[in-house]
Amino acid sequence: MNALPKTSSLNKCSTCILGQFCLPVGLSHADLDKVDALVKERVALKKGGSLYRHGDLMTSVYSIRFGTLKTEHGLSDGRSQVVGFHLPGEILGLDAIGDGHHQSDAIALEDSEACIIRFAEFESLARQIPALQNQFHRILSRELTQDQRHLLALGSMRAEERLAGFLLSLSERLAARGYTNHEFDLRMSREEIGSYIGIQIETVSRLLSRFAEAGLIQVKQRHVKLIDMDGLYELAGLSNVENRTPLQACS
Amino acid sequence: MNALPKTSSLNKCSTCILGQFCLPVGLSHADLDKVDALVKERVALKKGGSLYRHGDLMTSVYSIRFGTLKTEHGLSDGRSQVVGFHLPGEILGLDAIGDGHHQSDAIALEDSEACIIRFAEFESLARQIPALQNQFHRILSRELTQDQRHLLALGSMRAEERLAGFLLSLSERLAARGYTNHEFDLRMSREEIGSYIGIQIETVSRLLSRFAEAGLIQVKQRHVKLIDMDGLYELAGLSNVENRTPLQACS
DNA sequence: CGCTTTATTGAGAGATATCAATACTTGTGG
DNA sequence: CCACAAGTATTGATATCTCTCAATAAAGCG
Repeated sequence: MNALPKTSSLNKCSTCILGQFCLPVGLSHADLDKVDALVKERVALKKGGSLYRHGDLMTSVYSIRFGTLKTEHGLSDGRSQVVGFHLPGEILGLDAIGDGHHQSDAIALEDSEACIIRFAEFESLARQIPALQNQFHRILSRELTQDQRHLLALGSMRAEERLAGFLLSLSERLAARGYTNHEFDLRMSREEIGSYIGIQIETVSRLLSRFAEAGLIQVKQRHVKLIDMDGLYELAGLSNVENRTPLQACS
Repeated sequence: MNALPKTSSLNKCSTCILGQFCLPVGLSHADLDKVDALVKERVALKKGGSLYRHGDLMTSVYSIRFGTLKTEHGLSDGRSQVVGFHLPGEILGLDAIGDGHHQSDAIALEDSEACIIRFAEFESLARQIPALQNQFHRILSRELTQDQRHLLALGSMRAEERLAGFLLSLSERLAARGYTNHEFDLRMSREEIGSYIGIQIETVSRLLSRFAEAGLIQVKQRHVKLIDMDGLYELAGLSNVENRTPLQACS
C-alpha cells in the first residue's frame, strides 16, 4: 500500500487555509511565491497507507494537507508504540534530519494528503528567508515541547489523567483548526489511543465508560462528546483546583 | 543560586574538543572563526544552580562546556519530572524557540559551565553558513528522536527494562565522549533517575540491588560498574545488534 | 449475511507504589 | 576533628493500579 505521488498546481501554499499552522507564517507575498515554487508535489494516502517507514532514506519532510496520521516506533521484540497523532498543517518527518533516515512509521488513519517539502531545497530557501527559517525552528521546537509534555504524562500521571489529557489536547488541536472543540470523531482505535498514552486497550475502554458514567463525556463508538470540560481538566491535573475526588470504579 | 555570567577569550569553539557533538561540525576554518565571534560568553554554574527556569524569556540557547545538567518539567499540583540529563557538547534551551520562553528548568547536577549562544545572532549566522544551519537542524532532529525513544521506554517497557536502558544509554553517551563505558559515577540521585524513567525511588533502589545480585553490575553509592553488558542489553530489550548503537547510520 | 476486526466487561494476577523503619552519607558548626 | 542534623539510600510489608486472560457484544467489510 504505497504512496502515490501526484502534482497539483491548483493547491498552493498561498491559498491554503492551513498556513497559520504550517511553514508560511509571516511571509511576504513574494516569499510565499518562492515557497509555492518549492512545494509542488503532494502525496495521496489511503487509510492504512504509509507516508514513510522506519529506515527509509529521507529526502523530504511533509506537511499534512488533510487527514490524520499516526507515527509509530517499534521495538525489536515486536512491541511498538504510537508516539504521535498528526493533524492538518503539521510537519512530519522532522526526526529524520538527524541521520538522513526516517526513525518511525507514518501511517494514515484515514484517507489523507501531504505536501512534499524537498528538504535540501527547503534549507536553501530558509537561508534566503529569515521568517521562514525562524518559523521552521519554532515548529521543531514546539515539537520538542510537545514530546516532553507527553513524557511528563507517561512518567508521572495515572491512566485516568492521561486519557483525560489526551481527549482535551485533541479537542484543543481540533478547535485551533476551526472544528467544534466539544464534539468530534476519533480517527484512531482504542488500541492506538492506549499505545499512545501507555495503557492497555481494556483500560482505555473501561476508563471511557467510567468517564461517561460520571457525566464527563458521551461516547458512541468513535464519536466523542465532551460534556464537562472543567471536570476533565481537573481530572487531567491541568486546572488550578488542586484536589478532586477520583472517580469510583463501577461494575 | 544564580548563574554568574563571565567572558573568556581563551576558550574558543575552534579549540574545543567537544566540537564533534556541538554546533561546529564540518565547518571551515573561516566559518569556525565566525562561530567563535558569536559564542563569546559563558555561564558558570554551581551544583544546584539553574541555567534557566520555566517561563524565563529566551534570548539564548546554551552548549554545555563541562558538567552535567538535568531539565525538568513541573505539573501544577507539585509533581515534576526530569525529562533529560545533559552532557558536555549538548545544546540546551531548544524547546524555548517555539514561544520565546523556556519550557523547563535546567539545573546543574554538579559544578558546570555553558556557552551562551545568542539565538537571533545565531540564526543570522546560520543563514550564511549552510553547514552550520544543517548541523543545527540535525541537533534539533536528534533531540526529537531521543525524546521519542524515551517515550517508547516510558510507554511500553517495564521498570527493569527502563533502568537497564538508562544505564546503557548513559554508558554509550559517556563512551562517545571518551570516558570508559563500563564504569562511571552517576551525577544524579536515585530520585532523579526514578523521575526520569517514571518509577519510584524505592523501585530504582531495589532494581539496582537486583542487578547487582544477578552479577550484571556493581554499585557503590553513585559509582556504577557495568559487569555484564550483554546481559544488560538483553534486559533492556535491545539485544539485537542493530539497536545497540543509536549513533550508527541506519541501514 | 456471515466473517473478521474492534470494543466492552468481568475476574484474577502481577508489577509497582505506598507506607514505614533503618542505615548510610554529607555537610555544618562547635 | 568530632558530633549532630539533614538529606539520601536501602529494605520490608502491604496496598493498589493496571495488566492479562477470557467471554461476549457490536461494528465494519466483503
